[in-house]
Amino acid sequence: MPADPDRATGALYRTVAADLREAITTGRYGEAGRLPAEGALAERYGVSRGTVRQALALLRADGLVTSRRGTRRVVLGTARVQSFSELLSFTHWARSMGEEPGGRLESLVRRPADAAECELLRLEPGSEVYVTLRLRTLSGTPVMVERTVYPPRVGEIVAQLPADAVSHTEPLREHGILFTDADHTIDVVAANTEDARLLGCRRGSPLLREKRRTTDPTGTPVEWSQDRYLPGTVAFSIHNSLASSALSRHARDGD
Amino acid sequence: MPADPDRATGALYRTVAADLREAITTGRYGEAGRLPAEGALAERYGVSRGTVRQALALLRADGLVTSRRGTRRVVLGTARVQSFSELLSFTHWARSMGEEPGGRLESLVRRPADAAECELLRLEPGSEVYVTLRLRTLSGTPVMVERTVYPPRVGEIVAQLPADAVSHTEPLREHGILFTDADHTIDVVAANTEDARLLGCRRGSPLLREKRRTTDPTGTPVEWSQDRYLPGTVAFSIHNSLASSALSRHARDGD
DNA sequence: CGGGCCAAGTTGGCCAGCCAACTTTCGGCG
DNA sequence: CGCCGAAAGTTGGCTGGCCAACTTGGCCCG
Repeated sequence: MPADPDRATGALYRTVAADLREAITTGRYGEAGRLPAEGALAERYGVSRGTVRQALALLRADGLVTSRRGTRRVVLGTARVQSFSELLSFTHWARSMGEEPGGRLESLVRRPADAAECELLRLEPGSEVYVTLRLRTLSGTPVMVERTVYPPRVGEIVAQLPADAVSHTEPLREHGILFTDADHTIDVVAANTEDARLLGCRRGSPLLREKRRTTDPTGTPVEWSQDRYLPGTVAFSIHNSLASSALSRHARDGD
Repeated sequence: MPADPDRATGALYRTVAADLREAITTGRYGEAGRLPAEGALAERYGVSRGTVRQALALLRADGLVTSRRGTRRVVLGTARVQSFSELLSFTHWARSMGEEPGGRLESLVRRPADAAECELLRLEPGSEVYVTLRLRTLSGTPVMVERTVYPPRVGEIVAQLPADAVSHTEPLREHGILFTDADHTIDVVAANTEDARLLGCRRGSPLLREKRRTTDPTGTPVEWSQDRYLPGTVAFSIHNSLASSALSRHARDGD
């Protein structure tokens, strides 16, 4: 697997972006160095300036370079940024870090969706949903409890997976269920009795919670999940810039 | 104040984006409705298709619409997304939500930077830094402890602000210190004695921690901050999509 | 020596056009 | 009636060009 989000497709600007990203992260332009001008890059890669600008927009969004009118782009950092798929899939993420992910299905039930679930998954009132509870591990040690609600179309596939399936998103992709957009909310929550039992912590001890709603390319919700991480195992990292930002801080409005 | 990130500048595509955003959030195209074709929008606004595409890229980055080859864009959600400035400045954020922000400076010291701080703020070893400790409140109740390290250029200005200054970023902006790029890391931490005293919680109780490193347009670090929030007061919200993502999940590598 | 002005370099923004890839629709055909 | 293929509609990608806004550095002048 290429593990390079840019190189995957045949688009020219992604190839250029991948090449520049590699050059930057290996320090070819220095820690706070300046990139060549857009025109020079266009000539080097044999593409138009517009294509170079598309490539640079990707790097800017990742926080790798600045971009300011009148002066050349400056390298902001050489940190490696995970790709989208690594964020969506615990399995994919863990593997990309060299850790061995594991997952044990604790329960899977089919039941009528409540009002909130209908709203989130955009289902008719009274529709059924599939609810899974999974304990996720890294190299054998429990780190996260995952409670996921699937709409019927997706749940039917999940229900047929073996209980010890490490990844759920990969088999889903093979069935044509794609994950392309996600909204995440991150906060702190106290462990309930079930969390405590599964994660081996005390009831009431703090957990990092990620709520996630995922949609496919058509905008149809395919997943609604609540993940609860043991403190000290993971942190979430975001870059944003004036140019474009997708992160916001919310006042709590309940669960 | 316009409170609209798009409308601020004179760029055409931002005007178009602002108009479309407003139309979407007020439900003009429905909850999962389809947007007009790019060409139709171009004609409506009297701009080229390229400009419309720039506008739509902004909305896509905010998670408002999908975008897929072959079919019209679909409205993903009508949620209001905060702007970048609301994320960077506690004061600005609080005000945008109708809450009254407050801040009390607990201490401000000047001292030599340690190795980690030199690295983060890109300073010469042995440089001095300004360190502030502030208690931030919403409508009078404490919600966050903010520990910020400033490089000399910025700290000198901060040091001259009155102790009861609500906002630090606004006076800094007036002095020509701009905040344009930030990297955030979010995790959970236990309250230390000082946290507990200021926030009125028990020592060891969980806090939501945001570590933030901010740079100006030239890529020069201007701030390194650790904010610790009382649980239940704020949550962080992120949108990402396959097209472009700036969020990642990290394994913890210490502080 | 310092300050201000000017020119070169660079990115932001916008336009017009072209083709490819993909989705949806619709009509014909078995 | 259902399936399949063609056609229309739509977005993705790329080119080439133009001008404006801005930064930088050097030159000139006081």
